[in-house]
Amino acid sequence: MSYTITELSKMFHLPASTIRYYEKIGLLENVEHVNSYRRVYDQSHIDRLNAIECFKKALLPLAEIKAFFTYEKDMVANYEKILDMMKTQEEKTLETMADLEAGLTHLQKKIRYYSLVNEAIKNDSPLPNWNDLY
Amino acid sequence: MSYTITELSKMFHLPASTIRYYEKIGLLENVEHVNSYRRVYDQSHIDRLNAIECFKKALLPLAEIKAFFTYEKDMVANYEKILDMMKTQEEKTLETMADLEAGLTHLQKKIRYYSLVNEAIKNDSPLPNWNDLY
DNA sequence: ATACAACTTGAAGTTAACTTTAATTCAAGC
DNA sequence: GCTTGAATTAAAGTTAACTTCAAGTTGTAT
Repeated sequence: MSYTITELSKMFHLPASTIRYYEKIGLLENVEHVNSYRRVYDQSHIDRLNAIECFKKALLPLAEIKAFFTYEKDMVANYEKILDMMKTQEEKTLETMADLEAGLTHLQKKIRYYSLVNEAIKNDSPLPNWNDLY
Repeated sequence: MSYTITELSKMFHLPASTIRYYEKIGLLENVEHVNSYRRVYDQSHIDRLNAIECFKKALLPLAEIKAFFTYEKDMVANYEKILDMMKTQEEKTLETMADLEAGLTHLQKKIRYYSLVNEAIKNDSPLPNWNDLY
């Protein structure tokens, strides 16, 4: 089965320009151009894009993702590098998650405070004091 | 108590240039320059920087953080906008956390797989098959 | 045969959040 | 008075990941 760039674009909610860009920087490889013109994709590109999306969610920079695909071509020679990369990234992701959680807590405190401000104003009662709450 | 830019820089692990930059874009306000030269900071700036760090952890763009501080100056007039902003951001943060978790799972699968590859190579046994695992 | 929509290209532009640079300014120690 | 060193400025540069643009190509419908 083969696909056009528009089909991939819809499948992955990525603008066509981004898909071309990924090819340009070497993230997508072996893209045939039918009649040496329009791009044609196959299952391998879908798999690749799925992998890219996963790594992007884990916040890997595109350059790292590209490196991974390169290493993966010779797994036996590079499994240590890959393992290293993944473990480093795992730690970074965990750190980011911890930061996000701290940030979320801060946001939720603000939300609670300003909800009370809201109520106070509607009831014409005195404004709450941040320091009384936290 | 008053502080130099170098002291703040150390306190917050931020380069002095970043602290100057925050002032330039209006995130830090009312910074006195002693003898109209060197910057002098006080507790209010430390509080402000702490707040900035919290919001940054929640991934608020600096422009939003600045807007928050502006709104906060007239809480009674702006509590609705603030509440709105915080709730929107809370959702975004939760989404990002979900993405991160998905990404983390993907990473951990890769780590598991390449650990098995590692073992297989060390034991001269056949390489594991990704599809057998997942 | 022509118009049209979808696709192509390389190059330049965009955005956020900084960072770097080069030239200048004080204040303090010798 | 002179040197040194930490701070200052405005402006330009950086990075990642795209996006936009202008000009050109192709297959299909009229």
